Amino acid sequence: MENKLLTSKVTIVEVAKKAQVSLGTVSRVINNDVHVAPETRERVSAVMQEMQYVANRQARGLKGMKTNVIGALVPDLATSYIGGIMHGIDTELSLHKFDLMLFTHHRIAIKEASYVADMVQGMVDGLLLVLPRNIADYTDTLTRHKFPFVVIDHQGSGDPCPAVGATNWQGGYNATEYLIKQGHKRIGFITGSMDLGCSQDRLKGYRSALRTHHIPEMPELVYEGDFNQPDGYAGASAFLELPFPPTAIFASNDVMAMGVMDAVRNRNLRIPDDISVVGFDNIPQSAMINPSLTTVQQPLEQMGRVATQMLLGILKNPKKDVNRIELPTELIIRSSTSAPKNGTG
Amino acid sequence: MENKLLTSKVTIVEVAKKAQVSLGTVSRVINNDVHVAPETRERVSAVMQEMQYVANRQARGLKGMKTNVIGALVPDLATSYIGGIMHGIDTELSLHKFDLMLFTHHRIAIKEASYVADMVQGMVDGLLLVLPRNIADYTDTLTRHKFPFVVIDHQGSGDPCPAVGATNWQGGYNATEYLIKQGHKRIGFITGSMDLGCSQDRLKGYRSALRTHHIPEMPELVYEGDFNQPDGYAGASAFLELPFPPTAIFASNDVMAMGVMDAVRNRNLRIPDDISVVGFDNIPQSAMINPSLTTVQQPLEQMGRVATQMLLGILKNPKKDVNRIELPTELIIRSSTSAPKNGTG
DNA sequence: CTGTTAGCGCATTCAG
DNA sequence: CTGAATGCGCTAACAG
Repeated sequence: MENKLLTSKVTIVEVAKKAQVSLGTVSRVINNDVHVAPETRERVSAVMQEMQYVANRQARGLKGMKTNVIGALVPDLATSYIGGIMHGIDTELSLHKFDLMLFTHHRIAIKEASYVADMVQGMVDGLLLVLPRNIADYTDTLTRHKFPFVVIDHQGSGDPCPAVGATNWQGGYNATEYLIKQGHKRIGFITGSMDLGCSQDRLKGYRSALRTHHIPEMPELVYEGDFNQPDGYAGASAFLELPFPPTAIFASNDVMAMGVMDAVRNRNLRIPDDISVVGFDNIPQSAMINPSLTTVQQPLEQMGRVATQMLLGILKNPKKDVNRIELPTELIIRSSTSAPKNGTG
Repeated sequence: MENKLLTSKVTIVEVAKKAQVSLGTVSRVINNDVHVAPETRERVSAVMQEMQYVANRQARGLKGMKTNVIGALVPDLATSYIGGIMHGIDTELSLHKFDLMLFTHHRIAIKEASYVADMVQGMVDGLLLVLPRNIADYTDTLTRHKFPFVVIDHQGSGDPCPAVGATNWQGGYNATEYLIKQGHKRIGFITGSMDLGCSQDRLKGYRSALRTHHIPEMPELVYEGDFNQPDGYAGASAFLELPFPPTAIFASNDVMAMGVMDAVRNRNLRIPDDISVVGFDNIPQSAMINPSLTTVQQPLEQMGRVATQMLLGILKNPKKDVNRIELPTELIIRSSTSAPKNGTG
């Protein structure tokens, strides 16, 4: 009653009537059933076209069919980091005529463990978990309910599950090693949120590189950040207060690296002459700022695409259990890094 | 058959059975119908809780009810511009327990005029059109189908329809006037995509300010861009080739302003001493770059929120036809602008 | 106040 | 190859 405003619906029945067939037949041509005379199929198709018939997805979903919608659970939408991943997801989805339903963490992380699966009841065929924080909450329920899902960018510390991530460890290692090879010996590191696997891995990569090159790790040269610009600023400021400040600072993401740059400049130090700065992510802005930022590129869009492909694959063939895929990161060398020019290094 | 993997469904019937009532009663407590004995309601609620019952939205939707999902049609997801708007939408939506379905232009802009309405058939209660290009295509059909929608950031040149935008004209005017008052007389302007209402309005604002202050408009000082960084670079380069180059450049968005800055620097000119630069949007990076960018802030998140509120309002009360709302832009003065220091101005 | 019933639009047997 | 009948889970109208 209240929805006189819904689009005037042309149902399978009306098509059937107009095409002089039963609704069963119409259903068959819709679903490309073989058992339809070519001539009949032709006629029905024509009528569907003419009447602008569109299948009602609710009804179809009710029958336990696929909805052709997949859900994505993301932390937020404000960062270009998520944007990159989403773009990949969207691209791949549209290739396969799937639609996207978006959920943000803040709404559901409340406490209900099984809420995800429930909420998603019949609404979506599968779920893409982007950068989940308390991953076990979801994966347990999801696995138990046998609900198809793929995790993006989270190194599961729990049970193995379908996931795609990036080689964060390698990225951290490579960037650090690059700095070392440039001649840096005191390298400050600003972490991301340590509850995220990727943050931990980047830190581990940093440490490994140090170890490999026989550089002792200084606790005062590791600052715990939270991926936000102020953390970068604060971390760099702390480093620069040190009796022996680092000659290079490696921030766990580009946004924090921007904060680092600010802090460095505010002390009238030059980049890279006095301090080299490295970021992580390769967000578009890192190429645009001055000096342009040396950083570790994450294949964000590709991660989105690959994860989507995996999920679609699982949907098609639930038995074949795929596992974790790691996409390579790549060190992008720009102009925020150089050999240390002052003797302190 | 293929979906043994769907979450094990506990239906209204099972709850009814366990609670020793009819399914009708269960439906009533779900929908907060008054005609239920408190004691009964209690018991049924308990059982629902215990069984982790969750309403099947498909079935509910089938009955022509609200789905509690609204759709957003966006051009893409990669820009922080869209991110800002989406954030507002999402925030407001979650306040009202609505979910979000996301569609991107590229998938549907193809050609089918009524595809939007059709696709959306029963899937969503309403539609948010973010920055639509060929707006008439949608609004016509949508209006004809009486499908609730709100347009975000598009000054309709066609029929009036519910919309929220920003005061682009005013923003263009204010920024230009600010430059004029700083002493600039030759001000280059780089437009956005001219098929977008906001781009046209910004240009008009620029022109009006010029006219108000009796500065003749030079055709060679208006460069048509497309909101991408290379356009800013190209536009600025063109300006700087001029016999009498401008002393200030106003780009229709921040991203192009970054391009402008690059071009200026590449000619060894200083910002703002030689050339002042102004952008539009106030994306996060504009505060982070060096020099920080003077720009016109758009209330992106608020636009998302207000539009969502409007849509939800329309959903509740279809008759009251709301109209266009314009949210104010604001000039943010930073360090990329100053009075012209060279005599050429 | 509560139980019963009729569809919503569609896929899917089962008969022809 | 096609038509008729059944039910997915739920709401709403109708009887008690």
